[in-house]
Amino acid sequence: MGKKRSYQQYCSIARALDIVGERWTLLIVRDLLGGPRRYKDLQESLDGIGSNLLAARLKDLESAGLIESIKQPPPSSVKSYQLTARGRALEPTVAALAHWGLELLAAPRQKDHWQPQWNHVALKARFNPQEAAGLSATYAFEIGGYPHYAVVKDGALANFEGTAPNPDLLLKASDEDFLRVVEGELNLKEAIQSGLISVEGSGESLLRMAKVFTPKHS
Amino acid sequence: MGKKRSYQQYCSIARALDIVGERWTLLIVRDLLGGPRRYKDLQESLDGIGSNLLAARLKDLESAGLIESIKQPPPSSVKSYQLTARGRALEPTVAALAHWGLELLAAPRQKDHWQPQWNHVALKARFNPQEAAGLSATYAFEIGGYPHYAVVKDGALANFEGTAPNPDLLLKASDEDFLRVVEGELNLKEAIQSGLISVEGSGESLLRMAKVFTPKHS
DNA sequence: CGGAATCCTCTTCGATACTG
DNA sequence: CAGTATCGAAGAGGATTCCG
Repeated sequence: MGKKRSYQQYCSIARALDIVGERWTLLIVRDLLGGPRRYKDLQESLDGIGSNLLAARLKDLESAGLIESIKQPPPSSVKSYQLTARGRALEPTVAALAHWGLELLAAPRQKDHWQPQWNHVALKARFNPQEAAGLSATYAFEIGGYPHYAVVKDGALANFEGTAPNPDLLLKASDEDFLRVVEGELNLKEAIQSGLISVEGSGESLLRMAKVFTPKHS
Repeated sequence: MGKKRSYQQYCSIARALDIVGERWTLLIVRDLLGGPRRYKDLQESLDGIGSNLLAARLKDLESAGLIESIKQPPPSSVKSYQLTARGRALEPTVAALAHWGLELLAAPRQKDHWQPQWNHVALKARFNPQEAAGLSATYAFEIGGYPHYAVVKDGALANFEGTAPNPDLLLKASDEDFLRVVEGELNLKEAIQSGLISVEGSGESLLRMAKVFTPKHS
């Protein structure tokens, strides 16, 4: 942890990569963009990361000022990690990367790991500002038992964990069924008609949502 | 090169990082965003990269469809690498990263390597669209003998190598003096008055350029 | 001479086991 | 649950050599 490898270049990209360019680091940031996470949460989400690596990365990120650890007061008293403002400032970078990577999802997922929390970045990456122009709406999801929602307003998108107050749409599905729709293996309409995916809200809202989360040039 | 390590996550960020997340890769992309480069050019710019690594990265990038190698017809007959459309699509990601990394440049550069071509990404990262609103201008540079220019139009910025046709401003400096100004160690006005940096163009243009390339929140 | 492949050493990664 | 410790495997760095 102490002595770090550096590109030794006077360039903002190189210096940025000196901090977030190591293996797993940006994926940790991705997870923390969804909110505070415990060590265990990260370890589960980042399937295959060595425990020593996760600890080292967290230490590095903390000393670089991107994250901080917080303890809830007793009796809950759990330790969590969360992004600092500096860490959250990586959101545009992560979003840009996610957008670039979208078409790589066309390749079959096979045995790839997946977490419902990642739907946050997926929504961000797929968000189409043109389609969202002039729209104010709240789209709620409950994928694999994980409730979260997206608020579209003023052409921008904000995501939240938990149950939405007054959603225009609420979509419930299992991990597997949801992914099959995302992959294109299963048609959304059919999935709804066959009851695999449940939807509360108008058909109009559903249609609009589909458009809002259809990325441009793709 | 053949068998690759993968995060095995069904997430566009993870899949993107499977391709561009390895050491040096995004720096190669940074260099190629400036235009086609030869093996030797990259090797010089990416100070410290192993010859085997550079070759391996280029091969991986090529098979991933991000770059292609081109040969000029004889007699020049040199082999160069250039980005494909898919590779150029990384520009927003690289720009976002560069923008995030800007404030890391505050740390002294010490013995850090530097190449005048990197001014392209620096300009992109520092570009302030608000200040550029309604402006049409061409700003030319010749840093360390490397001529390049930035065209601001319709609130957007485009960079080019070579000599600008009708620049509103032409700024010439050595690597070292230019960096001292960028670092803040040397004041631009003083550098001009003392003749270290030469400027052709109106003082008005100079002022406007300074504003256009002053990043927001910084 | 530029564009790599080879070799060797060193660091980092990955996986598991272990501890406060 | 939150990390350390450990160790074989893979990757990085640097020099040298090979090929055209």
